[in-house]
Amino acid sequence: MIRRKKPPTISHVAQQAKVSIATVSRVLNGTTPVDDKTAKRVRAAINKLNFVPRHAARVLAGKRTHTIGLLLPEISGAFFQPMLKGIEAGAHDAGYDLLIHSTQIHDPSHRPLGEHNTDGLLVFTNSLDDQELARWHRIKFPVVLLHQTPPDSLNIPVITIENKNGAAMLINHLIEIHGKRRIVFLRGPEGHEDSVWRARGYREALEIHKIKFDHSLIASGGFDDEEAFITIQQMLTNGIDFDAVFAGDDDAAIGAIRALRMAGRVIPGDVAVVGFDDIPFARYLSPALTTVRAPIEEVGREAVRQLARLMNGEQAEALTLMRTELVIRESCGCAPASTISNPLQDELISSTRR
Amino acid sequence: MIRRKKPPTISHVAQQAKVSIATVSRVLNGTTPVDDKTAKRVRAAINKLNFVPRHAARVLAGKRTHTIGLLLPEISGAFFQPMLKGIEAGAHDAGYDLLIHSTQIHDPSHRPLGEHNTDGLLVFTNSLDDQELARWHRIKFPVVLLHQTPPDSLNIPVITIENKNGAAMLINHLIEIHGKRRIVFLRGPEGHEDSVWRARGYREALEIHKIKFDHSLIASGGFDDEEAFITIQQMLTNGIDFDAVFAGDDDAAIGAIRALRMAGRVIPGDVAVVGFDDIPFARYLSPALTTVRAPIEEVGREAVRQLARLMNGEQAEALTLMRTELVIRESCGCAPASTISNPLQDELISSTRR
DNA sequence: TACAATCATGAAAGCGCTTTCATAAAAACA
DNA sequence: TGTTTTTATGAAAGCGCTTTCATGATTGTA
Repeated sequence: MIRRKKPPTISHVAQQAKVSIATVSRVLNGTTPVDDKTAKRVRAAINKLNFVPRHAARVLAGKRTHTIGLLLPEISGAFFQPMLKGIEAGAHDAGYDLLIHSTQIHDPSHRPLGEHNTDGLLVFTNSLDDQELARWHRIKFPVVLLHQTPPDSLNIPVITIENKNGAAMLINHLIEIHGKRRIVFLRGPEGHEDSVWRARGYREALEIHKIKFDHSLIASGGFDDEEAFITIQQMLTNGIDFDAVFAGDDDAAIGAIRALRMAGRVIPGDVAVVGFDDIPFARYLSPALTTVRAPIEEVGREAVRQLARLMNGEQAEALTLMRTELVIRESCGCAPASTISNPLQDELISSTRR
Repeated sequence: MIRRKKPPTISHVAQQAKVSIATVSRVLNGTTPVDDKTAKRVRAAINKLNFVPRHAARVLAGKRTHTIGLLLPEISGAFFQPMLKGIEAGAHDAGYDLLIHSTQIHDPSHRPLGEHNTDGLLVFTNSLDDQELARWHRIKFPVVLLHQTPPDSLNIPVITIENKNGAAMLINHLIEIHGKRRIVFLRGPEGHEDSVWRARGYREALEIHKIKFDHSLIASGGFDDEEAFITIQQMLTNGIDFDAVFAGDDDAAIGAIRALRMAGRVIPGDVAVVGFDDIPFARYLSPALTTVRAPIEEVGREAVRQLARLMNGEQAEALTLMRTELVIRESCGCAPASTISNPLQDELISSTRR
């Protein structure tokens, strides 16, 4: 064990300033007016002793932890950087600390985050079982979901993006502008809701254009570079015929492109490839990736904003759908450049069931 | 404020199990043997009441928070994803929670992280003033630095990578294999130590080959795509003559390439461009980026490992230098593929002054 | 000048745990 | 069977704060 000098406590400060601990607490929190002179004395004492209130004691005495928790399945893929950035910034703005837990090893008995150490929780898709979610809902513990609708139609706020619409825009473009008919769709990880909605967008776009849905064109890309690579290689080996790939997300698009190249296919000449998310690198791929821009960072910020409302006892939006926009670049077969946004949508569409 | 049913406390459990709270605490922590039958009763009560100990109370009563803090300047750039992943995983393995704070707004009076709410701290370069660091050192609070040597030669453990060597390998390659003589170096952000060491590697490599150092070839890239883009554009406008660019890091390399392309230069034909870090996308750029692989995720893991030793009262390595390796791809002018590691180094070089 | 109203401050009661110390019950020994 | 050792458990004292309640000092009003 470490032996270090005991840090000063509030009573040391009180002694030094010749006041009671109650008064120190008051100048610390500004809860009750304190005479200017005494306040000055107290502040001097705090500085002199280099006093920092112990977090645990405050939390225990008061009611709030001033901390929000973030539950993630894992930190990987280019997707998480902007999301984390947005959440961190949002937490900072709202005056909360951020406790992060990635639940790679899901041990239900050891609950790392919850009402005992946070004031509220941000839960990313796939990181938790519905039962725990239901429990929190029951005890009215503030929770906001990211990219995941609540189970059993519990009334838990959700922030997500226009996945279906985005995917449909992409597929429409592929069909209408480039005359593609056999478009592969690479699913995301099991249970990942973004993937489900993107699949729906895909199917709807096909239906509109009277293209028959073909099961053999659907496979798993895992929203992951490596997995997509392997999957596309297999499809190629199996002689499946296709003229375009909607990779599920940008990471998977990268893997798909790699596999296609390795097999000698030209992109977009032989096969068009499109992604989803518009990660920062999408534009630097060659050919530059046609994709859908998801306002990932803004999702994070907005999620914290909604959570803050919940934590203040206010109502939060049941559903916040962030707008996505088509980003046409080269990998679909278009000539370089230009960003086309979707004119049918508003900046933020809330409380509307998809 | 939110009104929710009060969560069960240890005394509710005690009542339910017909034991004292001391006994409940004992089965909770396994500190003292408890009779099997009673233990079973207690566990049943815990389950029935859905009891989770309140973190704040444990911390206040015991001495440890079971939390480590991470101090970052900001979460941006492709660099942070693997680093965070490594740190999160390391913390998880060591049984600690992770509290993240990015100090974009540096308010010295409000100390978000410290001895009052964590057992130890990971501090990334550029995120803190030396004074605070010195204070922690004085009170023997466990701190490990990432990519930054301690000020005033305080004895604080450091984890970083072989920056100088990596940069030198890169420049040597450019000179020896590709005959480059006028190599631009793009510095990182002010005060970023990685940048300082890379600059030294750059200069040493020049010296070895008797190439005179030219001030006009040094400029700021900020380890940032956009900043590098602007800088290179300016150098081009100013008519500065160069045949290669060492961009400081991979993000900056991307910006540099973009600026060069826009000016009609061919890469690597007219100008070779190399980066540093080997972020996941480096290989997918075109031309594929020649760079130095930094084991970023492993740095994060190792940092937590060292911090854990400190927190357990053990000694930690004063300096852990993680090995870097040259990754030759196309942007330097080489033909595709092949990874050349540096045979002069061991897996991990520790406690050796650079 | 007398009394009420206002204000600044202190005393003390928790918040929910861990841990020490004491004690009753059980086991071991003679 | 009586005495000592061991084991399981409870009572109670904090840990360092916030907050309520009471009180003495100050100001205002007539």
